[in-house]
Amino acid sequence: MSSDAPGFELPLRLFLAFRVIIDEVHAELAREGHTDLRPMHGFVFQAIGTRGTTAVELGRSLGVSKQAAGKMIESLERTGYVERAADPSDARRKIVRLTAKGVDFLARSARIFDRVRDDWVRLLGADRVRALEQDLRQVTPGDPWRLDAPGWFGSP
Amino acid sequence: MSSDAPGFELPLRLFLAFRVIIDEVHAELAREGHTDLRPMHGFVFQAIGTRGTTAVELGRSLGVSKQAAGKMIESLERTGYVERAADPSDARRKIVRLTAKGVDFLARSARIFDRVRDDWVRLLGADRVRALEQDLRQVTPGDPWRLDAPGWFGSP
DNA sequence: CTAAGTTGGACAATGTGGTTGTCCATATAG
DNA sequence: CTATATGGACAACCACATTGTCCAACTTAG
Repeated sequence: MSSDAPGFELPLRLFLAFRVIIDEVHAELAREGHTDLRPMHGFVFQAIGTRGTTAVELGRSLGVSKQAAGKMIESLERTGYVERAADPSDARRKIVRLTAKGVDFLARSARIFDRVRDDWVRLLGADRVRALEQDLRQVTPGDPWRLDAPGWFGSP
Repeated sequence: MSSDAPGFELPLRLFLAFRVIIDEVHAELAREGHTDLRPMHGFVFQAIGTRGTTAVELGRSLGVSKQAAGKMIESLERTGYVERAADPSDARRKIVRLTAKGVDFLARSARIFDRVRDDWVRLLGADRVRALEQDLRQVTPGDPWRLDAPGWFGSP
């Protein structure tokens, strides 16, 4: 009843495949001029989206504390990818919005993600990639966000 | 020429699927008594293996600095999962070997990994899982090790 | 055999990114 | 109006990785 492949190969390959994509996107983004961001930022930007967000909200959708989200926003503000503005309808909230530079990054990364997927289609065939996505959707939670990636490695 | 699914969904799902497996294994391991280890340790133990290793070697295979590997070993030693012994043939080297507790952990985690894979087989079908593995093998580097997982998130 | 270079390991300093806790101002419910 | 909840900032702290340095022990050249 056991498996042909050892069970630990699957998660390993999943992670490696993830890395391959992210590294590729990250490298290409660097080539296109966005050198001051780290691999994960592509997702952070996707999470911020073009409509803007707040620190608390971003923290929630990323699965980290609002403080951590705040720090990330601060750093992105320093590098000019986002800007904060007061919310006219709620004096407590500060809306975080992508700058032109941020939008450019988001657009480029989206395009590169698509391009990498096309590479996979060329390599594996469109049906296999579609099947892959479908299978993965079945075993992962519906809500694609919430990477919950924070302190994920390390000892007690 | 573009895709049905947005390109960023694929890496997202890959990562989520990875997390689902790791979280499941981690939770089950905790249920079985190994509460003092973190999610990634399953892989670390696989990398140490039953034959033992050294700090430098472990660092290499995990893709982190030897110091980082050393610290991890130190912490695993403190929690009783590994032990260090002098290498009789080279007085510089200290061989890191799993203790009985470490071997137990490794065996259990291997078993649970298999069990989770079986769950997937039940859910998706054996052929799909095999296809999944095969496809992933094709897009990932041959050497399964080298997670290179260290400081992977964060800002400049 | 010795001198030069390489390798394994330890120690220290540092940086980043996350956490919790606290506090304040503003909104919202009763 | 008062009580509670929420968004955000600030501070202290912690875990984990990094680089740099140093030393002891092995290896190779001469």
